[in-house]
Amino acid sequence: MQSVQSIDRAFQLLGEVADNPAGISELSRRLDLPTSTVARLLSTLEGLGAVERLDSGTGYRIGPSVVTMAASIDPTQSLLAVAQPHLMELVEMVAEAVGVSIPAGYDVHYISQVDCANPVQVRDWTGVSLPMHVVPSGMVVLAHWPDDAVDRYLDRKLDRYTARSVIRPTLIRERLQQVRENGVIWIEEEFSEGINSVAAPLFNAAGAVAGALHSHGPSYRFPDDALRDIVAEQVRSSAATISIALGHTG
Amino acid sequence: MQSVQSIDRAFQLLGEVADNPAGISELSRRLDLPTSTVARLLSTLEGLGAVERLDSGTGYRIGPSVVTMAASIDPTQSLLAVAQPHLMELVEMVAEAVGVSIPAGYDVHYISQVDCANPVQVRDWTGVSLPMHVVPSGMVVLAHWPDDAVDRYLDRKLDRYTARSVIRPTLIRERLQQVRENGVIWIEEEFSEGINSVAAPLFNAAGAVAGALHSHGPSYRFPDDALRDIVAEQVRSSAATISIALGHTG
DNA sequence: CAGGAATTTCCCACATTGTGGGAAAGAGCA
DNA sequence: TGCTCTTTCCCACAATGTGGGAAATTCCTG
Repeated sequence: MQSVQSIDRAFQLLGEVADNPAGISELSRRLDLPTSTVARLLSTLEGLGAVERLDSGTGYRIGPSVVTMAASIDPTQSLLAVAQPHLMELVEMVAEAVGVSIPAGYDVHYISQVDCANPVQVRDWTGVSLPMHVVPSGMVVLAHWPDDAVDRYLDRKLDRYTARSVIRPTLIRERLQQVRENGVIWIEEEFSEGINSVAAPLFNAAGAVAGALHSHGPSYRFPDDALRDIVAEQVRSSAATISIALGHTG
Repeated sequence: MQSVQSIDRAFQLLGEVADNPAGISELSRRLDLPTSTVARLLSTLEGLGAVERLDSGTGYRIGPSVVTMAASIDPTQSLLAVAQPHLMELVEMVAEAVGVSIPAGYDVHYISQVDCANPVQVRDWTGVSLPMHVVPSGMVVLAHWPDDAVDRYLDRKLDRYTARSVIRPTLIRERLQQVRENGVIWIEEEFSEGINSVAAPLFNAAGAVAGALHSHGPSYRFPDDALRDIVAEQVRSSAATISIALGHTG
């Protein structure tokens, strides 16, 4: 499969520039290409709006046309639509309410919930936002943020919601590491007495966290000790399926 | 300024594909290029992850690498940082609390507020989410959504918050039209008795609404009749300045 | 403010590279 | 099965992109 050299190089450039903005000669060094070639490619890309000059005058960064094209995949709009059928399926399997949330600033925002058949169940949290460190959906989002963003998050006063809330930065960091390893996290009565929940991250096509999938129920029956790992695995694998449907390839 | 033909064409293709996904021969017709050329370009772009095949097998859409590159401009992360100094400035000018919000599902989520000097003032709404149709920040976001997204929003039960809340879809649509014309909107005691507020939209580099800038105060003193239009204009122009700082060029 | 280094822009001869016509292979449909 | 539409493959040709180098510009630094 032949591929077009100039386009290949143009995207190498875009990749570099996205990583960190730089000028012609630095890029030519990084990619080991003649400066004249880099200059020509960049000027073409600039004409197309794929890169633009930094305000400081020297150096290029990713331009608006790339952002526009990326927006055609509109992740937040499609997230709900994509997830819906999987929620229905998951709620059958775990027999507790399941829902989806998205990051919004330093909170997660619950955008959808599918209830289970049981008359005793957790209220519908749709529309509510909660700090990331007290809910599993937030923790899985936080776990996939860049380090400096996590630093900023933890470098604020963290609210305690119940006696069991974990608010010590070091402890939270340890848990985030576990989340990264396990792909799912249980949180028990740390946000509200009487509620336990489990969540797994949803990834978009770019490989970033687009939100979280969770299931929660009254703590007296959820999770059933025998089913604890099974439920976690079901949530994790549903989340993975939704991620793939969102274009996630990792 | 010479520009590289193949790259030029590659981006024409990306533009078309972003607009609406299609296969080789349709794209070759749209752009009036030989199919073999289009095939070669697309296969190069596919190898780079800039486009990917639709699940249906035939046709291409924008791929993950474009989204990744676009993410390097991370609008939501930078929004707060960019807006902060302008908030400080605006709060001096209007002498009431000002804040920033971002869309989150069908709500707007307040992510920042700067208070004014006056001891009597509106509480800090940071961290709260509210339905778009009862707050001006929400209305300006809604006003710049695609039509079908607005349809979906209005095609649900819309909550009333005060006697003055507008919840009739037709009336809301009219107001949205006004927002598009004026660039700002006042909302008076429709979310909470005693609070009036005004908001203007914030646009990102892609030209999409990234959030909203608002100012709100107690209704007995805000807005001062004589200053009503001036305040609106200050909010509007601050929002425009922030948008430009975010890379908005429109 | 001059002198020097680094960076960007411009030019041009060369042949590598992309081009596009056309044919072959594959899909979809009645 | 035969027809049409789409995708893939092949190849001769030269148009197009390439990169060396030099001029122009910007950026430091003494």
